[in-house]
Amino acid sequence: MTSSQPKSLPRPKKKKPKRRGRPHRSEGGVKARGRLLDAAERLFADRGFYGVTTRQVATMAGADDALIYYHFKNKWGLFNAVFERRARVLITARHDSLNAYVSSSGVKLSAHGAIAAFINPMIELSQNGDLGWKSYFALVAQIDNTPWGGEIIHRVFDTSVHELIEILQRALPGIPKRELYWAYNFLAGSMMLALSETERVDRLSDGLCRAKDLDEVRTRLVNYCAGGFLAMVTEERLAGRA
Amino acid sequence: MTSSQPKSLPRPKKKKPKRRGRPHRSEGGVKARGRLLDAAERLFADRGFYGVTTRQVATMAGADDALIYYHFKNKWGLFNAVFERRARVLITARHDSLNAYVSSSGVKLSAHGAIAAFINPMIELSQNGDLGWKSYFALVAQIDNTPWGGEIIHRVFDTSVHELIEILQRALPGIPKRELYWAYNFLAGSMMLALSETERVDRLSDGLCRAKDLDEVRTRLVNYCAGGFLAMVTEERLAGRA
DNA sequence: GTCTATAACTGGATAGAC
DNA sequence: GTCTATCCAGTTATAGAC
Repeated sequence: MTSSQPKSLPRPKKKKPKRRGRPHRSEGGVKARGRLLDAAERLFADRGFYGVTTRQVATMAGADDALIYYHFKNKWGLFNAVFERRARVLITARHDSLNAYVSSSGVKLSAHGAIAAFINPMIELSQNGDLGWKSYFALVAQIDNTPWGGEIIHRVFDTSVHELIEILQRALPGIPKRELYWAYNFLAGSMMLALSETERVDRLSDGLCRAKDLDEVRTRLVNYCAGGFLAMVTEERLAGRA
Repeated sequence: MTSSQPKSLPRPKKKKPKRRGRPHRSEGGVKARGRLLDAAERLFADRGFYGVTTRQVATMAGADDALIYYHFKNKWGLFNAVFERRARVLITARHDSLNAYVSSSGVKLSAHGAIAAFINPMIELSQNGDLGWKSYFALVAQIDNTPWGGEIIHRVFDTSVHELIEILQRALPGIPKRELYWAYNFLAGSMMLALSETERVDRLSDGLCRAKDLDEVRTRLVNYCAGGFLAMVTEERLAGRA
């Protein structure tokens, strides 16, 4: 719009030679593309999409800025790539865990068992997977509480959630599906806050609880959520009696 | 660092006269400061701190950019002012609600009642307060799931949460305090996701549930959370028996 | 208290050499 | 696939007129 300036000025001066060092071909066998994803994952988890610049990502990755645009087209492309990279692994792990639970328990399914089978793979990945998983969960938690995040969460995770809902419906046959969706939504809020390992609970409890102790979290979270689901069954039975 | 360029170029050209119109003295009786807070609240809720520019805030407020720096010192000052403005009201409403519950129910306190007294004021404000409350809750939900948000949430809300914990401890005398902190943390995750009115559950349930229907949310959320707390009591009793 | 103007710098993105 | 050099719109923030 305000393009009233001369297009081609005759280059004012010589620039300084910038950084001189070995070209970061591949570092520890990992290529620039992977390093960029790792760096972006960490930074996006810390400060969100808008709080991170492509230059910060490139710097942390020890790669050149321009490589982001070569590999991922633009900043959103990078973000989506980060988001989807681990989703496959997580969804597969969940699917296997739910299947194993169903076939092991035969006909007598419980809400507690189904919820444990759904949540445990995430805890497991956070505890025993590479460190990137912690950033990843923090990122998902952050995006999940965003008005614009619904789109990408829906696209990536909802089919996986429906597997849980199916099993819960068999475990709690009296309860309408919409009650299960509501309860799942509450579960999702608790689960993502717990997995993000925000140290809210540490400060609140003055150190009595430590958010990073996932062994403490696992049993409590599953118990709490199962109790929540069962409370909705009770409520449904009471309402149905009227 | 790269300040090797000439310091004072001789101003290239005349600038265009920008916007010409009535000076937005006060609009509907509200002064610029308040309009800036309202606009910032909405925009920060939509896109987070880094996703919003001071210019966007000023434009939406119909005020001048420079007023932000006059009234709030800088962008973070604006953010904190937004965050703290409604906190007083909310904390007072909660305090009154909890007190009313305790004095009305005499000695027989219940987890269900305490949780309802804690959550209801927020639902009430979201339904019957001015529209800014919806933005505000969406903003708090977003900040709560952020690594850097713990600081401000702690400063603003934790004393209020301790009031709830006190009552819960009287309602559930058998349960150690740290279990209450864990359970509250799960409650907080569900509550903030519900109040942010993200339409996650709408898509997941294909329209069966509507996040914006807070009448549906209120009873279910309270039931669910109360069920979760009671499940932790049960678990505690079982563990104590070993 | 509000507006104009501008300083000083950073943002995402691209062209083209190697 | 990777790096250099650059574009330029847009960023926070300030000085000073009104």
